Amino acid sequence: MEHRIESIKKQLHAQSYKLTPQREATVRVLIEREQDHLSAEDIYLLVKEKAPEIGLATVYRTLELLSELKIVDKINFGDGVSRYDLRKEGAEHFHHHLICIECGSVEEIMEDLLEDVEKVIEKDWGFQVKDHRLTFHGVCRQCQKAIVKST
Amino acid sequence: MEHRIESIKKQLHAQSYKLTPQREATVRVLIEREQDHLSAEDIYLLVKEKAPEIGLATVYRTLELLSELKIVDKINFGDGVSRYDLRKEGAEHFHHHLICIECGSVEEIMEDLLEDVEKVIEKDWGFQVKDHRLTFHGVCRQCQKAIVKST
DNA sequence: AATACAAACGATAATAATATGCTTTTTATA
DNA sequence: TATAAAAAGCATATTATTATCGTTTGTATT
Repeated sequence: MEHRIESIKKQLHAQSYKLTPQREATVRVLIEREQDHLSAEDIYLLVKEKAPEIGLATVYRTLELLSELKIVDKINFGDGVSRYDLRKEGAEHFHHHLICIECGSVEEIMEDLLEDVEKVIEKDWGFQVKDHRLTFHGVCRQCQKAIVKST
Repeated sequence: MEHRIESIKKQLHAQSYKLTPQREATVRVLIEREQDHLSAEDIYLLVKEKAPEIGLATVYRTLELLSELKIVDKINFGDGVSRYDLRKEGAEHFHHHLICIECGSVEEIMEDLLEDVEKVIEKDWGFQVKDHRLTFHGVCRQCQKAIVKST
């Protein structure tokens, strides 16, 4: 944890931004809840527990900044709110998501499954890939079981 | 064109929805501008040319309905507005997009490049894939040339 | 330590996209 | 054609996000 905070601090300093207490509190929430896909509002409420005086605008500004620096990825699952997802340290690409259409759960996949596909894109379309977004919609393991049982 | 309208009409009727004149006008715009990725507002303005009395709420409701029936796909490129993209007839999966980070152009890829990846997901994660969203961010052919020239 | 300056903050107003409630109109069917 | 249900239209509410503004904080310099 402390190590990651340090690392993020360095990334900010490299662009001459500071890791203020508010920003640090926000980053801590993101690290603690790394598995989740929190909205700005969610994050705001959680940060408030640590730093009650923080304002919503600051959280938005911080997330925007972290997003620009590619420390977090801003994602959209189509429910009208942006969600923020911490990048793995040193990860070059955005990770993938499995969204269950039954229960709404979101699972993360860290492996990069797209290497071959990206080669095809570069070769056949002449498109130089910098990043990607990949989401699968379907039925998770648990819901598959539940469906079998209920029928 | 007429054939596709007919086909969509059938799909609506199958779920006991009607193809009203407003809905038809909306669908016609979507067919005509199939290559584009129009926002609800864009669509509203275009439909108004055909059917000036239509209301914005109706367009939203129609798009929502078409989206539920998988006739259109609602996509989000991260610019704060939802965009609507007609599915190819009989297409099981959503097509892919190449977004250029230089010029903002959006290119569509109809081929399904994810068959192998989906097999891995089903096998290794036990996740039953129903659909996917895949977007690549990078530099398109034109912008690559432009960059080379300018340096 | 006092001063000056810029960065960042918190509260709140503004904006924009989308959703909703209510009334009227249209449509399919008897 | 009468009728009931579905959908449209309009106005307005809601919600997420962004912008504004006056204040505070931290840092550098004297």
